[in-house]
Amino acid sequence: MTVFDTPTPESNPKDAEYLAKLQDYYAEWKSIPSYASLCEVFGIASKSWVKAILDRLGKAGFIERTPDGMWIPTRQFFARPFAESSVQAGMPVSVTATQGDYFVIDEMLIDTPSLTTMIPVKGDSMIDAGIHDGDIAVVEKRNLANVGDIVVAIVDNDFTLKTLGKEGGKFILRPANSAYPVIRPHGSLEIFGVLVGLIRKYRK
Amino acid sequence: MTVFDTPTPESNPKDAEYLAKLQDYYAEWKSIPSYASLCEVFGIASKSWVKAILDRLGKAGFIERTPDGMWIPTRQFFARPFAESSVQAGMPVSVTATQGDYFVIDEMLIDTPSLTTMIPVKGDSMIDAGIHDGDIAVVEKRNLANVGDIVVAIVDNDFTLKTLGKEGGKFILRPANSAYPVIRPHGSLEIFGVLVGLIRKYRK
DNA sequence: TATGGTAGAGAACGAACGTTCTGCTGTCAA
DNA sequence: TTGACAGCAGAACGTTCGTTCTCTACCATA
Repeated sequence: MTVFDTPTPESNPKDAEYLAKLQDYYAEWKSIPSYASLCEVFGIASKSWVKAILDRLGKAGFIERTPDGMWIPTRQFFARPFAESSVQAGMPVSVTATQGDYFVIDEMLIDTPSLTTMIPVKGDSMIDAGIHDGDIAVVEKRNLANVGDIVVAIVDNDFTLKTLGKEGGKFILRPANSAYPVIRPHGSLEIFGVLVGLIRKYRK
Repeated sequence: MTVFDTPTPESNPKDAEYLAKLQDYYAEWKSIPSYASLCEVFGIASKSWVKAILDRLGKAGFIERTPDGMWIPTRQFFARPFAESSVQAGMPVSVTATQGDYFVIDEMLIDTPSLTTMIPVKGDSMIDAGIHDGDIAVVEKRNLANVGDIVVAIVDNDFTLKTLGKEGGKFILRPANSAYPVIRPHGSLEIFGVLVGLIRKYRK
């Protein structure tokens, strides 16, 4: 069953091993070191062979070079594979074995680092929207939002996470939990940002 | 209101500017280049001054050096700030203005890249656990799990996401939706991995 | 007017780096 | 049994890198 295999350079099992070592190194150090250091990482003694390996990994699309010759990782380098028809959170169904798209972790967050902030959620007023206490809300800072968006609004100088709604020409903030009341701001409504993502960590 | 400001080297506004440039560069190239290249990035002409800047950023904890002298980013380099008492997904409460912990995006995923995979969730059998159709399950591949863990199990050669339970000495798979039946595997239960994280993207 | 700190410029130098080239194994098919 | 190729080792070399050191321009303060 190879559905979940990490993408590898085709037709070269050794290179896949070197790629894994490079990925693990990068995960720890967040950079690609010199050929001399890579000799240790790969467990070989020859700088020229390191270069040959990196050239092949480059050709396979896992790394590339900056204009001044430095090796840097590509999106494919960070990819984690998808099973196309995925986990069925219902009754089990067949999983097709073709690899689909890749999901790149930094896609969501690193794109606009200066506009993105992360905020831990407290309370359960949005629980019916699948947003739990302790979840991390990924928020893009901007003051425009559409009705139906989940927004971080500033109400009475405090932050709150709610769905933006409209009622009789006025904006309102709707919780996703019937135990909580709808917020009807007196005066104008200040939007801090819009929810663009959600992250949850389960204790290991 | 400065609750959400990006962390900066204290007492040096210029360094904060250089840090931002370095962060933007890193976001694009995923590496820290040579001093000569950093001259262009920073817009200055002197390598020695670049070194002085990096030394200060290093002292401030945003970058550090590998054993062989290479500059690499630290956790703080990637940090997005937190408001300490966070978004209240209930009634708004006061947000204290002190900066708390930082959340680093790749913390959850890049740690053990060779063991981690991401799987899109289909269906709503785990909806009471806040896991929706279309969410991305972050799964650590291993075949040991504890009762109570949410696991990706292989049942009849198919993958399914359920809570691991025990009933009369036998392992069972419990959905988080009363409309779905408990799965009682005949024979042994094969665990593919354990859910360690969840990612949801909202359409922009 | 003198002083001291900040923000850089620029040269010099040895060490490290990437590149290229040649050579050496083991393996496997012809 | 030969030869071809994959998988390295190791030396040589010119370039680039990081480091250190000296010097300068520009404030602000005393």
